[in-house]
Amino acid sequence: MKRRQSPASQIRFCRFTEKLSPLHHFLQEQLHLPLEEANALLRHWQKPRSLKRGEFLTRKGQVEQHLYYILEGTVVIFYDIEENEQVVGFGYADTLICSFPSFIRNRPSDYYIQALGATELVGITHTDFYCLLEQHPRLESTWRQMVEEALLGRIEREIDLLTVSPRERIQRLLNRSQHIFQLIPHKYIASYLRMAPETLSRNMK
Amino acid sequence: MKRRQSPASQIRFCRFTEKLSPLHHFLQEQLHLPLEEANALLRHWQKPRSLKRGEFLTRKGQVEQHLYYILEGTVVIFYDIEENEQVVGFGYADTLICSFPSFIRNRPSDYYIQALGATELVGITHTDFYCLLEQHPRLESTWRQMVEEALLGRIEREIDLLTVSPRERIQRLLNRSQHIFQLIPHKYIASYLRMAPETLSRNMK
DNA sequence: TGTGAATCTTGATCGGGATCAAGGTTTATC
DNA sequence: GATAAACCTTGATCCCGATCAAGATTCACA
Repeated sequence: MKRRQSPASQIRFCRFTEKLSPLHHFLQEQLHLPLEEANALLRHWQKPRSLKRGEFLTRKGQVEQHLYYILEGTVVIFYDIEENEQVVGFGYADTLICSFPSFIRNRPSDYYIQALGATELVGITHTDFYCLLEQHPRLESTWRQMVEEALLGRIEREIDLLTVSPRERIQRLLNRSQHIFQLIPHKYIASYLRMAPETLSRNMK
Repeated sequence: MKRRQSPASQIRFCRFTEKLSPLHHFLQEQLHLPLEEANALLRHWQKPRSLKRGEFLTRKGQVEQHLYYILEGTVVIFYDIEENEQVVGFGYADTLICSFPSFIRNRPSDYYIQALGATELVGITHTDFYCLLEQHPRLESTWRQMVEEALLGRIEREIDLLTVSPRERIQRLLNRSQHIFQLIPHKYIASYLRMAPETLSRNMK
């Protein structure tokens, strides 16, 4: 109400909701969330957050307070194991991202999430999100289906990792997500595929 | 109703419900399912199925029609990749098991599930189960939490598989599930850990 | 409980991917 | 657009885990 009286705030408000329109589209078209639930969710999404290249969205030890939707840019998810970084995933525009184990369990994260370029995202807090789940059965149902899909994705990923030959591991990823080879520096992809950057390079032709 | 008239059927009925008592306990204590939902579920669980050592519960190509609860015995889950078998998991007494991707998506399974010894299980059909989810929000909520946990387990497993040294992969599994080293022939565990049986043997002392 | 099959162990050899190193190319930032 | 930094490629070497083989042990089932 009050913000409507100030032209400046109104502009902010408009720009904010305008930026959320991809998210609105995502909730309705990708997740098939009914309009009522989509709107309920949208009201709790917080204003955009910007990251420069190299900045961290989440660090090991932090409790993941948000579920993020990426408006623009790419991020990498990794953990460190004996001085090395092991990449476990990527995020790019029009996808949801967070340190899921930390977000789901509300415990400190083992993962880092780092921007690979200028990145813009919006987030909803753990508290808000799980409250909404309780209030909206259809949202709970949709989230359950999303987690089911995530589980199936992890099972697919397990087969990728169990494939012995590096060449085949590359091929499987190419078949499934060719676009990330254009989006993301190959050294991160190599780590993700459990191989040295040199091995990826030698097997890409 | 009718079965009550026959003493023989009544005995069968009694033995059946008696066998389900571990499942009842599992639903209430492990899954924290309220009594009403636990009972609703129990009514749809089908009579015990027995497998001999080596028999298949599920084969590649079959659509997984059931979610199973293991009363007794152990099973191994694997898929075949170029004439080889790759183990991806195990099931043992007092756990739920099935080819999850097939069960969730209602599509042909990529996995085999095979009994490693005499095994007894009960199952609920995909149709019954997902109907119940729609009817009981608290069941949906519990299932959502279970799938969340399964997802977290898969993420943990991913770190296991990404660990470079075979010795450490063994150690991680020992820390988490020492009991399976007593339950299950080591050649299956070796496959599960992405290494040759000889490598497992050489690194167990 | 006896008998064959399955499993586990130990040894020897081999190969593929990691590592180290150096040069060339692309990309970020001012 | 200049400059440095990050990234990719190619070559040479090495090491660890796979593979093959044979013997010992345990286990399944009659």
